[in-house]
Amino acid sequence: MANIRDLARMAGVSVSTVSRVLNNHPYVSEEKRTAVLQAIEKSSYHKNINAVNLSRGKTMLMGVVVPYSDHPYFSLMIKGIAKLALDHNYKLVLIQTDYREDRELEALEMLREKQIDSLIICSRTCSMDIVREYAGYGHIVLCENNNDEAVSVTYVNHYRAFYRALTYLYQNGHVKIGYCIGRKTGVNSLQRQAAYRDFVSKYNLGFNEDYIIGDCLYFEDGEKVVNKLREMASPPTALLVTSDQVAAGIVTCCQKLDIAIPGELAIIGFDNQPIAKMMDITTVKIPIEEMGSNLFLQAFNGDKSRKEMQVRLIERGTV
Amino acid sequence: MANIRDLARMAGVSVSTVSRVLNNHPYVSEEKRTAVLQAIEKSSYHKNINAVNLSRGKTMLMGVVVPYSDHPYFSLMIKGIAKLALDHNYKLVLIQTDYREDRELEALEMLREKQIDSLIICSRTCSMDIVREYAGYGHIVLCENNNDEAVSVTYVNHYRAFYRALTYLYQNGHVKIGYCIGRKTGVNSLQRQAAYRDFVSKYNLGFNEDYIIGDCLYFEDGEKVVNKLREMASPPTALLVTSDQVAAGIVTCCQKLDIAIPGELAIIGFDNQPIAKMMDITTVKIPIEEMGSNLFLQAFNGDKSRKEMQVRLIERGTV
DNA sequence: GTAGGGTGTGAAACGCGTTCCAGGTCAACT
DNA sequence: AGTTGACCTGGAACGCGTTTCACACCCTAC
Repeated sequence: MANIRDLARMAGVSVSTVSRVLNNHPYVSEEKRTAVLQAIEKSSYHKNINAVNLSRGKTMLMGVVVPYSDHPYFSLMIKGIAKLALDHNYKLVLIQTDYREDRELEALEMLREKQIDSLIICSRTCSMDIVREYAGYGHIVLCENNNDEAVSVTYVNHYRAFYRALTYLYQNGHVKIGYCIGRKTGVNSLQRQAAYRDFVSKYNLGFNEDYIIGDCLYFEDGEKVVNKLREMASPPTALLVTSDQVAAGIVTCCQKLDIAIPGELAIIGFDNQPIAKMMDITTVKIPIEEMGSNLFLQAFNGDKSRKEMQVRLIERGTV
Repeated sequence: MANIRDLARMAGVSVSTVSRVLNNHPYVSEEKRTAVLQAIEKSSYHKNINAVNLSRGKTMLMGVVVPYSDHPYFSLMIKGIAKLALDHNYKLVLIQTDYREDRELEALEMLREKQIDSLIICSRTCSMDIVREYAGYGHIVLCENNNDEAVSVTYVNHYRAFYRALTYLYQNGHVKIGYCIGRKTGVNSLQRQAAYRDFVSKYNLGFNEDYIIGDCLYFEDGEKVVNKLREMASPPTALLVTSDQVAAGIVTCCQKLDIAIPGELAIIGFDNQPIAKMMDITTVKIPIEEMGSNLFLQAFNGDKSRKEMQVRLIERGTV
């Protein structure tokens, strides 16, 4: 494989000149440019990007940390990131963590070792202390409401969104309200929990641990949720479901079991994925793809910033 | 930032010795090893992976080309790839093409420029002539039934699978059978079309272009399909749907419209995703995740191989 | 006429870890 | 005593593109 020095020799010019031609720098005579281009042609030369990376100190790769890449929420976010990445000539390195801290650390290590220029953590597991340690090695951006100065963030106010949805259910006559969530820990989940606690306490509804159902990620988890409800002596009459997929699964399962929606069980989904529209599910719209794009821009630009995305309750037929 | 030469100086040893320590090579005295480790500690040294990549000529990155990363079929495949990648210390670079040839070419360029060691193309758009050109730069593996010697492949026999499913519908009394598919071109789609043509011709069922419905990828596309059927003077009584998501969407939509399944419309999905199980949809099981894992291994090992994955019809309630 | 600016070019340093090769030491074996 | 081999170490080349600096030429401007 020819390298840039071979080209220089072939074209009878210096390495610098070849580099200039390769990178379209000005100040190369037409004559030499042609000679270099011919040499490139003849030797079927191609840059070794690793040498470029080493030399330039950047790789045009951005890391993206997600717990599950096959979850619609995250794949939509990735889509938003990918769209902008393409425009800015960046490639994405996908790091799927399954919420394991060691995987997240690996991603941070990649940042430190300069394999990626910056890192987007769509859902964080490891502590902010650790994240902060790595912030000096490249831009880190998070998808959570976080005031840490070392990172940029794009987030939605999950507390407010949750509280709003709960209030809506209350206004519709529900007093036994539960919710389904992916994992129970994590900044976003804790904010939702706080909203829930504040809400039940404000309206004196009584906090019931059983009404919080975890591990709800996919459509098929809806079945599990319905089964849990059926086992309860006093099941909730309404559910906030933090993913439209799961909401759709619940609705589907209820139809099968002749549980009337919203009569016997009201549902509010989250995200406003197409499935919610199709199944006429009331939902809290989260601009996931747009968030992804914003995450990219923050990682790309590098100046520390905070961006709150607006959510909206979309009233449909499940409440 | 300290580099390996700084370390050598600090520890009073040669660069080679430092390298040996860094890479856990044998034949380093305990004394020097300690000195080096101390130097590493003191300088908070970290490898520049780009130098390693340049030197070693590989990056431990594998490219993964998919048309849509948010489609359940591909995200599951990615999951399968990612699982093995993790075991083998590889990271994945995701290239989402939207079936645009230029994006696929970019991925191939990355291979040529040594940014990735090998490339998995989950769904190909560009010609095999082009792919072949790049095969010399690293292992390329495809997810299609392809005899090209330059690449490895993992595939399912879509012709046989489709034919089998069609026959099953025929045996169940259907003579007006249509199918839904993502894109109409592509090796896999053409194989399915061939099966369809052969099937209708064998049983003299008449080939009806309208019975082939394209652009069916997501749950919500089910609605579009049902609408199309309702516009037909003589709609099919059975549909092969090349994605369980879409099949689920169709079933859901039919329930809404009181179209009896399988009475008025029989459905066979593909993939056997959890949603199919939950909604009791008859489907052709494709071991997608396993395929992903196999794709990884082929890319990793590099010896040209061909692996056919077995599919199985799972009889449920929609036929 | 000379100073200054634009244009064009090459040498050399820089980014940095890996690995081959030569050479040295010391104990074990013939 | 001499050879063999395991163990240990360092020098230097290698992978390769980028970029800075110095320099040279030519033309315009004062």
